[in-house]
Amino acid sequence: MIVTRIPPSPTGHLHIGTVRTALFNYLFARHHGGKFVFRSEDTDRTRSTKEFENEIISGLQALGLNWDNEEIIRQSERVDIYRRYLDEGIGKGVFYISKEESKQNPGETVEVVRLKNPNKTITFTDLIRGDITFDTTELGDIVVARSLNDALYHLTVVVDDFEMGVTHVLRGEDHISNTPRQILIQEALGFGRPLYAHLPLILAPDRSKMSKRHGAVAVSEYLDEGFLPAAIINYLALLGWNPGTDKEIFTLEELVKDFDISGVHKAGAIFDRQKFLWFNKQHLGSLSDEEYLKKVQDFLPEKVLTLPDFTEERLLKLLPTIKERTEALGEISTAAGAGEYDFAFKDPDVPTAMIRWKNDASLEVVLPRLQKLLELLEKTDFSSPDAIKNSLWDYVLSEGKGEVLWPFRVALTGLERSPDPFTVAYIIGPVDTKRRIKRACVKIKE
RNA sequence: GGCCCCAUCGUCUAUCGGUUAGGACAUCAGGUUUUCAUCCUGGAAAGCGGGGUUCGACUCCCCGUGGGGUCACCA
Repeated sequence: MIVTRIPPSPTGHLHIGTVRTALFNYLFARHHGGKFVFRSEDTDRTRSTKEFENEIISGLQALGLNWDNEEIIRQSERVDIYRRYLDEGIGKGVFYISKEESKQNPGETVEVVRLKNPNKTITFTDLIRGDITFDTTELGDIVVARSLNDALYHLTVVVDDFEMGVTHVLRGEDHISNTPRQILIQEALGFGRPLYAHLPLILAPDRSKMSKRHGAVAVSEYLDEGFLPAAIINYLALLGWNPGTDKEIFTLEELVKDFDISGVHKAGAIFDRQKFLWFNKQHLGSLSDEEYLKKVQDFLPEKVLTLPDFTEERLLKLLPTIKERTEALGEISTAAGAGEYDFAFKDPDVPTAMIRWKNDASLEVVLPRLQKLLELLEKTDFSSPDAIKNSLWDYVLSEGKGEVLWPFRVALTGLERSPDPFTVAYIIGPVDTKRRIKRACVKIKE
């Protein structure tokens, strides 16, 4: 049975790279019907916090990457276990206690535990890169514990993976050089060796490892910006993995079904926000109206909600318009905040000069056209933008599209750029449509 | 610097010895119902260099070059 794991260290926010590693471990385990385990690597008491651990746990769960262990495994709660292996190793002579000056607290003498390095060549097979060989001589006698009750990373990882029956270690490429050290410890303790697969790194635009200085790396930041969990999962999966087909939009379930480690790349991949946004828009597009409405409501600023003609019915009608203009939900806050959607909920303040179509010689020629529209609108079916268009279209064509449509649209929105007048008329309904046109007419006469 | 990993359009990638080197994002041009957005159509855009191996290399090997990772009593 295949067992994979995600062992984050709760010393920072949930990093996008952690999610990618978790995702691949999850996909690999699920695809093969195996187990996926979560483990909190909080041996560094000074840097680890409960808050970060909670954020990482809830973040991973929010993305749908659920693990099989019911209780959270914490290394801080396993000191007795590490102690046992430390004693055992010392007993066998593969570890030894070394009295030396503390590097943590200079001046103080401590008894650290070191591994007796056999100084050999180690070759391990990486599922993605093939055989990798290291000469461990240069590693020296690795410190495996600060003291018998204070085991360090390499020891805890090896012991935990062994105890948890981890069969496959999929982790970032930055761990390649840690592998020979961990193998040395495994061999010293007589453990078997799991299979390794080192994933390509997620890179910043300058091709270096993605980090805070390159912008957002915390998943929470992307969630706050209005990226959907499904889009995050989808984009991250395709950064460094390819299904072998042209298919790009995947749900987590589909990824589980199609995932194959042989499709994982060797080279690092640059995180491209543009493409990420595109993925997000695709997933946004597959949301139902009800789901999308809920999301929109989360991002709409208060000042829009309190506009005089605001109703949920109108918001519902405005949804398709918002949808086609939004890649990340946060843009809704920005756009709505800038008044781009005010036309749906309040009469606009129309700048008189804007009403004139660029091809028209004067403002006055617009007046009869708007009056004609008013007349046609009396017997117009407002049940859809298309219905409105159909009832006006003959007239529009006879008079000239821009000649009618531009003033029509400006009368309804007061905006240089906006959705088309049929859509706007549909959203605001017959009463407001006619009122706004009349108001424009009044302005022209002034 | 030592050690290790990597190398196809600007970016993500397909190709697993024989292709007009394909797709997607971005970009450019044109089109659709006026503006914006959407959508549609089309275009431009790539095998790091040098040696081999082979009838034939983007593909296999070697050497360069370039990029990256890592060198803790952090994980």
